Amino acid sequence: MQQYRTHTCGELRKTHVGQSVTISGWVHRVRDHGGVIFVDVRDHYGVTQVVVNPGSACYQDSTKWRCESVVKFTGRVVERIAETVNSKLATGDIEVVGDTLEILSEAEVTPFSVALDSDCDENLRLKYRFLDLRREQMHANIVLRSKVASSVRRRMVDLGFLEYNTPILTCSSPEGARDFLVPSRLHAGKFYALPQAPQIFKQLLMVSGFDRYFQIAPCFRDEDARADRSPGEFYQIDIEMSFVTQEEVFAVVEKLIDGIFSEFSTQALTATPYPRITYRDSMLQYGTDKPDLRVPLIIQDASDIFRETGFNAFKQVLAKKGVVRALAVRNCAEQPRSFFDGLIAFSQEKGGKGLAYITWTAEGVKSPIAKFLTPAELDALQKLGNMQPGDVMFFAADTEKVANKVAGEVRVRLGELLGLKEKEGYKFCWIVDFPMYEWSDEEQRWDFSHNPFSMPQGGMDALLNTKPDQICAYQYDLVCNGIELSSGAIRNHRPEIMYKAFELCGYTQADVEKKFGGLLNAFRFGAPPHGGIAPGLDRILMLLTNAPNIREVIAFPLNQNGQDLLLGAPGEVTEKQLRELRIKLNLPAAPAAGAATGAAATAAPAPGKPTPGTPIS
RNA sequence: GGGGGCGUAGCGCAAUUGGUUAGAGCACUGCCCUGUCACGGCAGAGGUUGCGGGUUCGAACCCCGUCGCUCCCGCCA
Repeated sequence: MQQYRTHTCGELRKTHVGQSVTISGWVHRVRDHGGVIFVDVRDHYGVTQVVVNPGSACYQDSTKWRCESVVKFTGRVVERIAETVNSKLATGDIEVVGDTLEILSEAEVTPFSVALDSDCDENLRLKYRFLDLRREQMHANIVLRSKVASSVRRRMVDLGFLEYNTPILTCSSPEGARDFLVPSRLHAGKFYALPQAPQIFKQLLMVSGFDRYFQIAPCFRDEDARADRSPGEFYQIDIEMSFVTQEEVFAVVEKLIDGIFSEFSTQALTATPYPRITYRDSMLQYGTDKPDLRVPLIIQDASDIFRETGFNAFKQVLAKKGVVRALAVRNCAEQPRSFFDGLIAFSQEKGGKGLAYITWTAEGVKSPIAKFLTPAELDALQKLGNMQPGDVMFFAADTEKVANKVAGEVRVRLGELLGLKEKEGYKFCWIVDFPMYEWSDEEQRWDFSHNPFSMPQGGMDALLNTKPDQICAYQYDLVCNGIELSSGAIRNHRPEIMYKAFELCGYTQADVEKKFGGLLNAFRFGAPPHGGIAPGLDRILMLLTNAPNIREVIAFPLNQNGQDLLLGAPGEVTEKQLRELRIKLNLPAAPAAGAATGAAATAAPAPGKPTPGTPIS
């Protein structure tokens, strides 16, 4: 016999009328009418109304109830009369007439309301995450996360993949993000690192002959947080496949992603196969490598039109090898002056110098810059954007990098302001043909623009005979609604091509050996061509729940400063623990205890003389 | 490390833009109420306006510093 419940709080229906039941849960709300009292009892499954009548055994305890206390009621299920049915509640056709009550756990007054799903300070929510997670939206997010993870596993297995575990304690990786380090006790002075991703291990699994790998893998990176970037740790649906081309990876991911989004969303989806957009086209047409295709506007290059221009602002930009990007927008001429001023301010916020624009009207063109332009230039612009009366063309002129960014940001902004952006739906695309290298002004050498493990398109021949900036990699991103969902590559499994690829960035064979010796050694004993990808689970959930930030889909996230406010991580450790690890702390001197704040200036160390023990920051 | 925004009761907010004793709602405490479902009504308690300094006859409001939060840049192969 069940001690705590015969039914859950989401279970009872008309069919149960007449039964004696026991339910347990949290006190969600209480409506005390002086005589009859209504108590909403909530658990994971739902809410059920319990009616407490004067004279019943449970009535006398009623003054002790408080929201979020855990209670157990026994009672009888009765049908509600038509006037009192609550259609907002799944159990609203019935109610439980309370007989006995047991308070299983008394709650203190909560710092915020669980029943009322209203905003409150996020750090307060994180400190009391167990309360926050009781709330409807958060509870649903975490349930969805579990269902999506299960579905991913089922779908991957159906696609012929097996899930493998890879180490959490591994070694520091020479490239990429900052590592989290774990000191070794057995090897004093040496450190493990938490994996930024199981990259090398999944490649080793391919070399080990396992063919199709996946893992819902935790990844650890010690980098600053963003709204869509969890500090510290996040999860990837890590995938690797042997004997495949890029298109075969795409086919698997499209099946997975289309399946997941179809299963968990009713919104419109991009039909598979998703559009492939080259990196070069994306940078030109959308100003970014993660385009939001919900906005129908396309950026065009207008540099050639202004080669001989007398308009100084553009002339100077082009003379310095900059570019002029144009954005043609229909039916925008009627917008008030403040609309255009706002856009100019917006573009300046994003790093632009300004934002020129030309309006086409029935009487001709109207623009602050029209007087600097020749009829031939205006004519060419009209043709470029097929400009009709009522249309406006915006210009971003700057270095290619800045012009792309500004035009890209203005493109999305215009889409939102003019209501052109689709309100619903998921727009997927592949960004392909990423450049293998980019010139680093800082270091005065070529650098990998993405993953050094990627296979250059054209292989060794390309490395030997093509200018580095012309070489593309088999490197690809999956993008949805302007969010980078996933990044992957066909890997470079040939040691000699690996050496050559690194050589272009100034690394010797010995350097490569030192950095990636483990992987390279494996490649010497028969490595299959292989490639993979790693969709971000947290970001998929953000899209499915329309969450404003990534912490909304993680049960116990660190806050933006990388702290766990519930348990207090990171925390101090004992002297004994440090001694065992042979670690001596070297912290900046704490301010003298009890020092009057007013005397701080005199107590501070003389400028230019760092306090001994201050770490170099 | 840098920039923007924010900081008022336990919570989410207001305070006519520098003017008397900083307000109402939810929550809390007490009382009333027998069909509510965000129940309702009466009363009460609850504040160093993040902290420190300054300007002023007068500061929640203006200035400087500082701390915290948040979004962004850097960073994230």
